[in-house]
Amino acid sequence: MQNFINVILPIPLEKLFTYKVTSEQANFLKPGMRVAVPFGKSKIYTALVHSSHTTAPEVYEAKEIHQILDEGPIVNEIQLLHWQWIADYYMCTVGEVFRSALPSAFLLESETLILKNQKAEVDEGNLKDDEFLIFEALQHQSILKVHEVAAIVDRKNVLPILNRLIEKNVILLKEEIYEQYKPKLVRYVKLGIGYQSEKNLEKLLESLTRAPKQSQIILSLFQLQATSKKPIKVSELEAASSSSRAVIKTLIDKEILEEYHIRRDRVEYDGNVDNADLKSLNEYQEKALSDIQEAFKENKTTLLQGVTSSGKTEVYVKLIEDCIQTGRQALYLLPEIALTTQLIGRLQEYFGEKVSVYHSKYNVQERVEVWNNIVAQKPKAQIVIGARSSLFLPFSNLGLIIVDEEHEGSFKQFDPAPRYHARDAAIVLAKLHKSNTLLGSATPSLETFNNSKTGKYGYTKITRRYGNVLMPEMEIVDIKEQSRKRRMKGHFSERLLEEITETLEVGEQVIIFQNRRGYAPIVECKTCGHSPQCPNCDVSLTYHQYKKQLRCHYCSHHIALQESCQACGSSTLDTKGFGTEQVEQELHELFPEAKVGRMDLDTTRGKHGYERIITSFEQQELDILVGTQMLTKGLDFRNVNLVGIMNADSLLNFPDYRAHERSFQLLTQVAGRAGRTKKRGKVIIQSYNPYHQILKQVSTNDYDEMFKEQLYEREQYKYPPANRIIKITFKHKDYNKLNEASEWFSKGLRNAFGGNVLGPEFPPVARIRNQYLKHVLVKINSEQSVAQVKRNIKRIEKSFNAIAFYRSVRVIYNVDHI
DNA sequence: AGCACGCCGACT
DNA sequence: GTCGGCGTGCTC
Repeated sequence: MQNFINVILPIPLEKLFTYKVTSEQANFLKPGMRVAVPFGKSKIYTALVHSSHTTAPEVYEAKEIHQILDEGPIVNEIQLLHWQWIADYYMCTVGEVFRSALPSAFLLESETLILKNQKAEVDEGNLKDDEFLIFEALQHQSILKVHEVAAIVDRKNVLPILNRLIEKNVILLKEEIYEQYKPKLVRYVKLGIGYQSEKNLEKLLESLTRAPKQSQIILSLFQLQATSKKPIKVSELEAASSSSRAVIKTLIDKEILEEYHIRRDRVEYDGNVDNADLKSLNEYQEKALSDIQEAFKENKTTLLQGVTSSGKTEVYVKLIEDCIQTGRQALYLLPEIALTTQLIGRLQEYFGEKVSVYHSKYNVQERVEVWNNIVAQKPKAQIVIGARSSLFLPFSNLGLIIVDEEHEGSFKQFDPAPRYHARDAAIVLAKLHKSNTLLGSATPSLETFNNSKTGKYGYTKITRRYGNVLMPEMEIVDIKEQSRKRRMKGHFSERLLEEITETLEVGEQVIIFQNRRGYAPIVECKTCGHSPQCPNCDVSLTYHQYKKQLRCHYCSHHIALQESCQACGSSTLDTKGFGTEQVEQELHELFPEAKVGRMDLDTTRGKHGYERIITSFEQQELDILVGTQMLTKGLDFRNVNLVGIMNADSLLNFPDYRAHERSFQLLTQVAGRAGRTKKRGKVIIQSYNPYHQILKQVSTNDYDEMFKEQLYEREQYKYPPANRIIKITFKHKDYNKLNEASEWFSKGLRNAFGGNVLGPEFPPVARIRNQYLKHVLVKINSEQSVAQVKRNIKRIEKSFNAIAFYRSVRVIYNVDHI
């Protein structure tokens, strides 16, 4: 009897693959363990065991696995079910889900190594230039990687050259896989075995009289040992003895000291372990809490709608506490940009080391550790706070999932597949765990609010801000009128300037919101109208002043700023539109005394990117903070009393059915940054269109009205929540081929679904990285079976791919696109 | 998705 | 004539 396993491979192929294993391996392997398997001619992939069986495949010979990578499963059965749901619902393969679910350090791939053939006699004259370069490189460096070879000979495809070298017996190839994850080791020292007794030690110190630094180290080591029983780190000793590593090294070499390593977690909470007491809930929070608990009894997903700074977090904390009391795990999901040190710190105050954090600014090693802690069900992995990908962690008994800022579009993964919505996938995951889900937001998405209206979800709300602080006062300024009367200073209206001046005078802080980074989105020649475009994408280049560059925000192509027009040579260059950089500059000129900071993608790169800016604003080293939507999320600044919105129209006029909903959410959220403590805050919204419905609804904080109006429009035009949508993107570098192929595909769709197919249409940016794009939208009404529609689309794709000419056109599905 | 195989243009 | 481009098909 032969044993086989079916495995999931991290590639976009529908099927599972079968490999042969020995009976010992079969006994050892369980679903959810990783194995390294050969795939194709030379590749080795990390695969995940799905199931094992004894039926030999009929039409091919199964290969043997390369090796087993785990001691036990690192993925559990609930996860496998969840992956399958995601793959089905979001129209991708389980392999793709697998690929994005695991921290990349778990997914090792093989790398081809190039070694020199020691035995062979090489006739150098027999080698071509390229070949000789590689041969020479191997004399200095015994092992080369493929990409290094590519760098040496400066070309992409090096395999033909390597093959020739193999033929000439110059080199050998070796496939090697390696584990990327390395436990973090900390170096410790202790006295060498020979010196542990006091007598020997005295001798030692005597012998070191002529080496003062060395004896100093020995003495420091003693002091450290006396004060604490803990092992002594090399770094500690170095600091305590104020000497250098080199001296310690000498002592180690002399075997007077002995070094050893201890494996240590990178992700450790080194703060105050005493749990802070939970602030007691006010009556509104209490009411919300009991409503939620009531709905949870019926296992209903529940929406908590709480105005900005109403103290939703305290309610979450209470629920999390209840959950972990019962011994189950809790997951707290937040949009990436809301995962600030501020919030994490607050949770750690309550829960101490029971909290693990998981998001994209963590490096691969740290992520593996969080993963392993959860597999091992360590106490410190009881509560996980993280961004959307933390949904994929190996929870085995989740009791609660909180999705905070539920309305945030960034919960939907855009690229690559799986294009899942973390909120919806979380609800499914909760069902699989028979656990509860709480959605929280001040401005719920229409979908969620609708679900709570229809009774599908439970619902509760908090309408008061914590401490009874009033909602900020809103004022809409008509800048069309103002600029007609020439009363604008730069992009600022008189009203906004007045308010800024006043706020600064009383020593309070100001936030200015402009949802566009850079200096200006377009540079234009006044003489000929030419504006520099990106060579790879169909967009104008954005002017970034701080680097004197023109940059493309789609492909990051950049060139230095030109002094004169490239088309006509005149130096009448002008900018159109404005971004955060320009706002910052104008503020510097208008308020030379004030310290102005800027927070956008360009100033927050790196692991501690935003932390720096947030801290300096918090500590009032800055008076004014200019930023993009980054500053709308989860930030709690005590001393901010004025929020200015430079231009609400750019949001409102966004060409997208969600523009109005999103504007309402964004504006309400930014406004919520004002006056979070005692005093009532003030918000100034500048707009060319001051009578816009949405602005009115924002200023009166009338979510219900916005909902009613938007829902009506969505129903009229067959958009969610009444209908579902699937966006299909076609992508190819050949414009004509793309047109023809997308037409063919949509004709097929129209045959199947009639009028509910929109497009194909070019998006506003029709070419990105030299690839043309075209979109088709399929709308699914409530009478249709979603699953059936997806099957039909897949069927059409199959016939599409049967046409050779079309096959190279990429087809990308985006289910529930936002 | 990779990657090999196989067929056509631009250089020595 | 070769080298290297890209279209096509397969991967247990």
